[in-house]
Amino acid sequence: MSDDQQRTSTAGGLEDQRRIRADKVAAVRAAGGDPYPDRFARSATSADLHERFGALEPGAETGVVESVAGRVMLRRNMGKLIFLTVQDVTGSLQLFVSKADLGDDGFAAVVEIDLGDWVGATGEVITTRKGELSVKVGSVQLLTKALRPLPDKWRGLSDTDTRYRQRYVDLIVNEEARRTFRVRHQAVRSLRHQLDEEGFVEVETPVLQIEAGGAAARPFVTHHNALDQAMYLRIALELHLKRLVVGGIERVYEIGRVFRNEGISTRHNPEFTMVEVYWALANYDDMMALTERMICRAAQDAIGGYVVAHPDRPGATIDLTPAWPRRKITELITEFTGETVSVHDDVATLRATCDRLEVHFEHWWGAGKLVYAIFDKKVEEQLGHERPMFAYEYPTEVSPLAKPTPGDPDNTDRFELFIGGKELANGYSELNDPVRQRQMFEMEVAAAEHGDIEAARTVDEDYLRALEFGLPPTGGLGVGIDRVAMLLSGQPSIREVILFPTLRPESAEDIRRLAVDAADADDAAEPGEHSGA
RNA sequence: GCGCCUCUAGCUCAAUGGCAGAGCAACGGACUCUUAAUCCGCAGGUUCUGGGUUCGAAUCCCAGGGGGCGCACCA
Repeated sequence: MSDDQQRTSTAGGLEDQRRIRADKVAAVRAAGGDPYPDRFARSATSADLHERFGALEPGAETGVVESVAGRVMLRRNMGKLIFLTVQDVTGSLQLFVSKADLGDDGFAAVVEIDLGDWVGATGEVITTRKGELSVKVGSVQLLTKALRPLPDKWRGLSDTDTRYRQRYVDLIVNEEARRTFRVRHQAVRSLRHQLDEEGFVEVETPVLQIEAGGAAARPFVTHHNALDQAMYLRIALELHLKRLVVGGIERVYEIGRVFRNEGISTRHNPEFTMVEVYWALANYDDMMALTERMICRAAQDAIGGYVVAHPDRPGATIDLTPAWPRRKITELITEFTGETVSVHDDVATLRATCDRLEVHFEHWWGAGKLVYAIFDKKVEEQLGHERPMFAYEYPTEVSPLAKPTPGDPDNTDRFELFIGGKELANGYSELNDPVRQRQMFEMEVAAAEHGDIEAARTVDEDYLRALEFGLPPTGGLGVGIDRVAMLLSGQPSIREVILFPTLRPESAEDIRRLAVDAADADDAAEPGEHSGA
């Protein structure tokens, strides 16, 4: 490519910095060393040492020798003395490097260390005259050479595109990013512990499915070559987990990735993580209580309290202290819109209400979809800003897998949980009447034929067969893990709690553009034997 | 899909139609107690891409691309 010839010199630029670092790799090899050694016997982490020796007086000498390792984040050269700040997974620690201790050769090797390199060091644990806990280095070893420079040591990396595409760099330099994913991990672990303690069994069900059911969403489509079969990535966990309750696993859950072929926003990623829980002999009332237990414990375990920052309202907080209020959706519609509605109203009346409220509707919608549309567009975003809110009694028409409310077949025993205007959970008493379930599936197929692109296009015959063997009374629940992580970490965007969010692809050519290849390293090791490109 | 905003050195940001700059990082040097070390010096640019307007464009206009936010979509 002629690009190389046209490109002007970049001394001090990225290309130059990487060439200089590649030269150092070659120099280490030329001296018989290994810039990428096999392992390092670390005896203590940064946190270990801060915990054991955090209270020492300035100028203390402990006589304790430890081996530490980490990435070099800061360097302060003082002539014959060098301070390195190294970061490991537990925190940061200072290395005190003296030419008098290391000798000329050892000290010269430390001079070659760059920001971003991984190093291992062994020496006495001391504090400096200013009182900083340090390892007074007796020997130091390069563990991995970094060829690319780190972002600004003080300002870090703030460009969101780069932060998401190069999450590894974000995690190196941004403590906030590390904290967010620690909170997420603790929340997930907590949910799992709570369910395990209550006797729930964790399972894994298929991601690749012949028909994607259990929610209203457009699936991703793929193809299995050997079976010559179109397959779909799952949009929910529900139908397989209820099959397992039929099989006698009375308390079952799965934490899993689901995929929906929809738009991307601060609250939506095409692949996201749900936990779904099914509990035989329980109903939606029990599931609301379980939801509360799970999220409250996650808050305690992840952030140590019930008060969280409101993600979208600076300065405001949300109090998760139980018990959370429970309200019927029709009551909430009246409270927030002033309109009185019911699924028992005729369609014309409800359409007129939608018109007054400027809620869009389609001609094939029945009373249930119209009521739900009003709730969805006008009420949901206003719920849960001070305390979480359970909304319940959802129309049957929008709840094809939920059990009808006793004495009111047009409504179901279903609830959703709202916190900060966002839906975090959805649950119900499960529909276990196979005849009625078949009717609901057939209505969905009809809706699909009317043009509802998210309705199931086929009847899931195997699921109906399972129901015919008898699904006991069962309560079900789905919780959006990403949104729980957003809530507990205080992050306003789902991309901040997903390590590698979905983005448009980056050109591989751009990434590779300045890659250091073997020829560069050879040139550096044996200058003069190659003519250069 | 639509609207608004945004893209300048490896990173963080200036330059509002008139010489493309700073800090950090890099490079050369001084320094045995620093804490974003300090000090001296030096270098680094496809101003996202392609057109256009203009004596002159990072800046204005058009088209395209990346990103952000909002809307739409999202039981």
